[in-house]
Amino acid sequence: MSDRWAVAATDGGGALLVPLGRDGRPSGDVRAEPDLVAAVGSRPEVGRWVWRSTAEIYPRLLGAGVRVERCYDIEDAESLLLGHEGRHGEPRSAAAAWARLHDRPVPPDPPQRAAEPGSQSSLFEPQPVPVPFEDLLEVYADQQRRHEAAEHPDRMRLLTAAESAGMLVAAEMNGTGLPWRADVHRAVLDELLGERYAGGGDPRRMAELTDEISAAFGRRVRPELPADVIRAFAQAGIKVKSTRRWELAEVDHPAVEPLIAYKKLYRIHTAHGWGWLQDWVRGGRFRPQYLPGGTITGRWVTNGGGALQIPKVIRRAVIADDGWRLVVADADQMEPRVLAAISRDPGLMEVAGQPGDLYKAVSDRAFAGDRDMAKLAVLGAVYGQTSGDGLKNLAALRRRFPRAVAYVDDAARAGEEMRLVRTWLGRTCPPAVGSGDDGEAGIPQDDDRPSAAVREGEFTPGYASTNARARGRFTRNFVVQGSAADWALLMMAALRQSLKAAGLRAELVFFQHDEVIVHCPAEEARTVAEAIRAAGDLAGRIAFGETPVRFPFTTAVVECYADAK
DNA sequence: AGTCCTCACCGG
DNA sequence: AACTCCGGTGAGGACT
Repeated sequence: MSDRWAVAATDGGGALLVPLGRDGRPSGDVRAEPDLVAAVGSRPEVGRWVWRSTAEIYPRLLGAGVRVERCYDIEDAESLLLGHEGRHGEPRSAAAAWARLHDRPVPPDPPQRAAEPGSQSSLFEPQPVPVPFEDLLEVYADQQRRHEAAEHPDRMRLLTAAESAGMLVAAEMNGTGLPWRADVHRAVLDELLGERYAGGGDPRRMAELTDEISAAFGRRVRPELPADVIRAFAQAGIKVKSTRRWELAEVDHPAVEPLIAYKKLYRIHTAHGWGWLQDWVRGGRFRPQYLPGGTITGRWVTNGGGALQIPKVIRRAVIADDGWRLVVADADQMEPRVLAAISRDPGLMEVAGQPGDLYKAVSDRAFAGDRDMAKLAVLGAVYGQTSGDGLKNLAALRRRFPRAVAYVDDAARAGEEMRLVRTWLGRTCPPAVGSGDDGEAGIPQDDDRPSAAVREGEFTPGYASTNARARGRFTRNFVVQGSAADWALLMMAALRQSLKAAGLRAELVFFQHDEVIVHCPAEEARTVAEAIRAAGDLAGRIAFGETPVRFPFTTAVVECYADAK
């Protein structure tokens, strides 16, 4: 009996299946069965299902009430392995992987489809490039070999397994949905924005603010158009470079206050207003389409719905069902803790192994008890702050925590020199490639055009180019944020397993970088909170091995999300 | 009509 | 005091 099976869907709802041996190759005959759901559902003893794409197959199983224990997503693994091998741009489909194995022409990946609001299908799935089952099995076996060639094979196996688990979590959360009270949301909108007029246009409160702004300028101004606002200020004799809130706040003019108020409402109106509610909330649930590993650092994104940017005021609409609760858990200072674990800086590990406020402990050691300064210094080190007080604080940080600062400095230098940079588990940041517009989004490129800073005369001769330094900031942050995403992925996988093993009715309903929400009957809340704490600990041990660093959570048991903080 | 870009905000 | 790192979102406007 094998505990690992490969499966592929066939036309008409059927399936091809085969047990796999330890070497990743089939250990029995391929069998064809007429019903995919029955084929998987009748084999609960299978420990891990190997398939081309979770997005393709798992929503169908979930729809029929079949959950699986673990899986291995071949195309997701292909993407991670290609990255690790420094081949980020190559097509990641299983068909492409097979073609590369056989020196055949490699088919390009299809473009991704746009999100369909409220869709029950979990992950947005590009049109698959068809691949025969035998070819798929060959690709899988070869991927096992490629794991062995990784810089740290054990970590690389952990990474692909964890992200596959993330795919399961994402699909299941999409099926479950985040409890969302449309009536409460509408009440919030009415209260903040005012009623809508039958004829369309801005709601009442926004229209009133537009009138106030126009009165202050003495002419009609459209506050949602930055160019119009800048013009209006210029006519009033005030030069502003932009209409960003922090810049306007410095200006002494009667239009400033209503302008800032308008911006806040405009944002809610356009991004989380009545239209959003109409599009994204069905049957009391909000179903964002999560995509694990959707960013270069491994953080998740959602495709539509803006689930990772829900404004605080709108969180009032997230309310548990009757008799149920939301367990909202936030990892405490995840980034400096992760930096301690990956750099093995003795001082920072000691600080991150103590209970209590990490920034306070850092400030006691290096900043004479000034917590704000300590926090700024730590974040500056992680974000690559290059000016102001940050530099002075960074020097103090370097004296007390030399290995931690050296770790991010090394990552920055590697980025500037176009070398590959990896997270702890082996997710790899691409070096900037090419010179046109075909590079990875977010990676500063070297190109022939001078950057804005260069044109403005800020270029520093004798030092790395502006773009190289931008890459350095990127990779400096990448090793910390990405390793934090590694940890979070393992934490979610562990939590999913333990909730299931405990036989609870609790369900994971939300995940946002360092925060998780579980929806559960009130009487399960204490057990769930403990499960979250244990999952964080376990993830720390699995990811980083023996380390004194702890990963505690701040946990709240609430009926309404807005009450969690 | 569709695509791409900028702006400014939201969240971590 | 300044707006550093990672993203998504819509509106408006310039362009093809």
